[in-house]
Amino acid sequence: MKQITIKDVAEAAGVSKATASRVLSGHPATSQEARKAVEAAAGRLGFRPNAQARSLRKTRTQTIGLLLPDVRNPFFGDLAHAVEQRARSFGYMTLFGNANENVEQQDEYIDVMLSQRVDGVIAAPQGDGGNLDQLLRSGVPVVFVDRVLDTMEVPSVSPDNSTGIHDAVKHLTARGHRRIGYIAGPQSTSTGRERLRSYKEALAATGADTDAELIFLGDFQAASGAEGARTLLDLPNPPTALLAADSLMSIGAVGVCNERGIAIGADLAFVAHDDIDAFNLINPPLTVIAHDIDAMGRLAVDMLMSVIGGGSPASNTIAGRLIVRGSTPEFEKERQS
Amino acid sequence: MKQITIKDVAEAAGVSKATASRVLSGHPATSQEARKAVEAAAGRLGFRPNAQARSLRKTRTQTIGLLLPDVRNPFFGDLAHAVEQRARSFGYMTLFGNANENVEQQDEYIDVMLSQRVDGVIAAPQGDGGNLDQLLRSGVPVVFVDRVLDTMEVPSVSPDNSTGIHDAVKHLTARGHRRIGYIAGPQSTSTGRERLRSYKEALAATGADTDAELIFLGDFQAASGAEGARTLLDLPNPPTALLAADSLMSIGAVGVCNERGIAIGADLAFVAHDDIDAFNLINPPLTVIAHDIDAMGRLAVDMLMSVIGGGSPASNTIAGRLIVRGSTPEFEKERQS
DNA sequence: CGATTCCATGGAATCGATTCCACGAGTATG
DNA sequence: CATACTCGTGGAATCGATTCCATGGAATCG
Repeated sequence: MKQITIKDVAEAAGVSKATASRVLSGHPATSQEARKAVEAAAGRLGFRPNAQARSLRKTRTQTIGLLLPDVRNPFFGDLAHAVEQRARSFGYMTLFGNANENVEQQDEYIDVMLSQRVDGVIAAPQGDGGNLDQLLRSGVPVVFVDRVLDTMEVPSVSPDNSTGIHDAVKHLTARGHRRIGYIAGPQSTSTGRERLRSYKEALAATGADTDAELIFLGDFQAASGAEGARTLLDLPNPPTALLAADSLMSIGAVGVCNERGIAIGADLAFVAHDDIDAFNLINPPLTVIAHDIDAMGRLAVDMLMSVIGGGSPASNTIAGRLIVRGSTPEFEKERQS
Repeated sequence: MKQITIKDVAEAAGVSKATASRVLSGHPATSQEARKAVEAAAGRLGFRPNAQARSLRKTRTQTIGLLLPDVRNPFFGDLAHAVEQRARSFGYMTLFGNANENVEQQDEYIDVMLSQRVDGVIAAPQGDGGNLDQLLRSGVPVVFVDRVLDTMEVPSVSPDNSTGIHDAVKHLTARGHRRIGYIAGPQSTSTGRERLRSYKEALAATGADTDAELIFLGDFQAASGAEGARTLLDLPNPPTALLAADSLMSIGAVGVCNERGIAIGADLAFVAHDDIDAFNLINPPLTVIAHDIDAMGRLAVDMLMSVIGGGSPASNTIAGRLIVRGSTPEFEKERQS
């Protein structure tokens, strides 16, 4: 199957390659007839410009890279969707890289993206060093999303990891909870670290119990949420409320409660992160700390466009807010005695 | 920021561009010294070959396109992950295109993928005609996944849309259900059509009620699942069991039951499609019709590699099996009276 | 020992689109 | 009426890597 090139179009239209190119890329200096002839020929032949050749000559590829830890995580799925739609509206393609929560795969994708000469990268980075350094030193515009690296000065859009958690802890203590278990995210990510810090601060501020055993360190995956729930519920003096640092771990933790016949909203209060569709499944509905994921994605793209255009946008945080639902009722003191 | 090219590497190593290229692409006819010098220079300079230039000269891009209706659908999220990981193992990048359940966006992405000269495309197509025709006529290897188009002769890997549904209906009737509501997928997709047909066949085979009003046509999105549940439950003679054609519509439908205080597994039997993680949230656990999504993704990639290699693999179906859990208990006849 | 093969190598062509430059025709200006 | 200017156009250079082809030196064979 021979690909048709601009040369074929030019010949069919009876003009030169240069003129054909000018018509097809909307250059103003073209005559009415040339335009008509070339457009007709291109349509008739089904001409489709070779993006490789074009990108080689121009230095732009109209492509951005999006580097995420895992698309199967609903949070990142939604984020990917938001980024992709926004990028599309700017005429950019999105090249997804799924690091699979794995630094080596992340390095590999950074490599590919640099080779593909993407015009910019939006990344939720994990670890530091490796090819991440090279990416930043390469001069390719980069915006971090959801997670940041303290060691690197890069514009970012990240969730507010403080307000929501403070509000959640305040809410729980106001309802009589003193033992609030926390299923934390990995401490190798800024989001994991900040949320854990906020939880500790909030405990201190409200006077709730601060035993170290109330904290379980997970990895943002469902299995670790399940393990966390088991560990915390098996404590000699178990928590009466659980707070989980992301949606997948919440899914795992709720699954364990279901297995054990622990009724969320009655036997145990539960606060999750992220207000994802799937939480519709649970009854009573979950109290969550929600961030506007769509806004995060859009903002990340807008900032990247600004960087590509030579700007240096300031970093942003996306507000987190507590949405109180049925999973965090009043705690009945008498259960303890 | 000047990009370093193979010319720079060649000069630094004291050899010609041709030799440098040979060393870097592992051509056998290279001397020990040349190899050492070039590799050292490439490493020192941090050389990263320009993928555009390479693809232009070779005719291969080592990239496949993956065209899906919506990554936010857990089914397609899992599928995307499976495809991407498998493609990676063959040394291929995956270019995602999110059609957003929208034929125009699908057309746009087909356009981009053809321009990018992807080596092959894996697609879950919607509608027919449009650029889909052009894609197939272009000679680019294509494999359909999850959905097929009858009008087009293309290797595909699709779920078995019959066995699981027959088993589910048999299971429900055996437990005393005669009125089984069905929330169908869009009839513009083969999966939607086949599952509806299987449902009708199964009703006929088991002697369950076959009122047309027991069928609600949804669109594979959560909102339509909710609407379907409302419509069916509001019937004068409502179903005692619900069957939904995908996971998102199940999420929507279950949400409505929760709102209305209808206890799934007690007041209403429920069978969902796809055994996704998020279903852990619900208690009692859902009876589902499950397909091995990972296997589907892997197989699609393997078949595409075969087509790229000049083969013409036969189409495959992935078995669907009923996994019985707590959401489909015995139906208590006396409730009806 | 002369003829042939083999191998590493560099120069040049190549992939397909864009763009610089030069040119001629037509129009406006002094 | 001559000069300057604009405008559409085609030829040729260009982007960066790969690959064909020719070359010279070393190795092999009769």
